[in-house]
Amino acid sequence: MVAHRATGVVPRLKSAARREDILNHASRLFLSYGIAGTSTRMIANAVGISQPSLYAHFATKEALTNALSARAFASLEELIAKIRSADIPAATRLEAMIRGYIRFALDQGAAYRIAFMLEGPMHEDEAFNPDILPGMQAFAGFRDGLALLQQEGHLREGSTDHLAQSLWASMHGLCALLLARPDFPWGEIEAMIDFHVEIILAAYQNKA
Amino acid sequence: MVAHRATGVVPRLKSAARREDILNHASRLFLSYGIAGTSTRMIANAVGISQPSLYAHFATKEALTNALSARAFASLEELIAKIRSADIPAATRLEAMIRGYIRFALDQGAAYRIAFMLEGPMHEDEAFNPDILPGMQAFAGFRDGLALLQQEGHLREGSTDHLAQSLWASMHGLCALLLARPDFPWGEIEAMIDFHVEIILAAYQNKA
DNA sequence: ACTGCTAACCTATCAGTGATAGGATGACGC
DNA sequence: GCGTCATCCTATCACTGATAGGTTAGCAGT
Repeated sequence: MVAHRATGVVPRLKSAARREDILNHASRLFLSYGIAGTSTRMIANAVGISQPSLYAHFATKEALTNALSARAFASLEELIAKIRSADIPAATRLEAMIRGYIRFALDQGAAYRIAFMLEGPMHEDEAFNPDILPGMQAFAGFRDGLALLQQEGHLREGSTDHLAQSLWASMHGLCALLLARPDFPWGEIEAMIDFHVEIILAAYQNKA
Repeated sequence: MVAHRATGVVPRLKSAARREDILNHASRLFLSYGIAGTSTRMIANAVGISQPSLYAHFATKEALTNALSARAFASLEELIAKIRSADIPAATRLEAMIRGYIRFALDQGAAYRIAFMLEGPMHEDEAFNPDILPGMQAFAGFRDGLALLQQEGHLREGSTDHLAQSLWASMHGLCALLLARPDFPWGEIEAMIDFHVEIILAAYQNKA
């Protein structure tokens, strides 16, 4: 992790490019040291700029993490939208969405944590934080996909909102536990995921 | 929240009593300001002692939070053990355990976060942290309860470990999301919980 | 009642954190 | 060539968790 700064050859970059640069380095550091364990100085040093220079691109460290999360969730939203309108049997679309969600969460652990696992607001009456909208948008796309499946008769009946939230919780639980407690004796993780997905499918899919 | 210190009348306490005192105040502060948002100075000030005095009772802030979590989880373990051997129809024991778990998580939000939602170890090969053993013990009790139910034919067949972990994930998902994102438009939360519990029951309970 | 001794507690201070203020510099348009 | 402005810097802030080392209250033994 030798910083460019040591060599003094860090080129000046256009703002947008530097911003991406920062997000890339931050993402990598978060995976190794965690979000709280990665200081703004570590990020700046990895990029090869001074620590205050970060604040030309992000108002706060939280804004930086949120931007990182937003970038990642855009790809999840895309994935879900693609599955929703994919040319695959409707019956297997639910499984594709569920597996896509879980895969995304585990692959993009840092981004996923930022959106859904960090200590957020303490009280429900608190203002909804628009910075984590990306995660919410991805969820909305997921909900819409479920509504479609339900119309086609491939999802069990009931309030679509309740179903979406409940299914979300079931998926999130596995992702969150795997991310938060990798030291737990999970056994074979892939087998565990398969097992859970099967149970979820049986629980929410219409048996018809 | 006037500190005793201002009045200068804080009595010296036996170590064990002071320790409980600290945990009580910390627990309350965590609920209002979050764990990261509560500084050791805030805790000390609420108790009425100096900030370094905390370190006579807890080696680090993390040790303090872990102790708090341990104290809370002991009560969950007790609850689950009670349900496991309770004089209620075996068929309703599963629901009682699930609802007990969810209620505990939401009531003891701070303790629950500490055990299962904080940024933990980053890699699965990391040493298992014995400080969060309490949460793990509660889970073990939960698993044993499931094994019993399975023997009696009230839980679907399959690997008990897989079933326990999957069911745990399903419960945890709802608790974790409700705790992490209270600002999400959940609608009527109690109805949401009932809905999720019913789906879980149908998914894991033996229909026989 | 005096005296030690020890646990409880303090002040002062450390390095590291996120964030801000204000100055230096280098590339690009005219 | 020269301004101009985005880019980037050093210096510093208040605050954090944690440590070092001295002070004091209260109890045991005489």
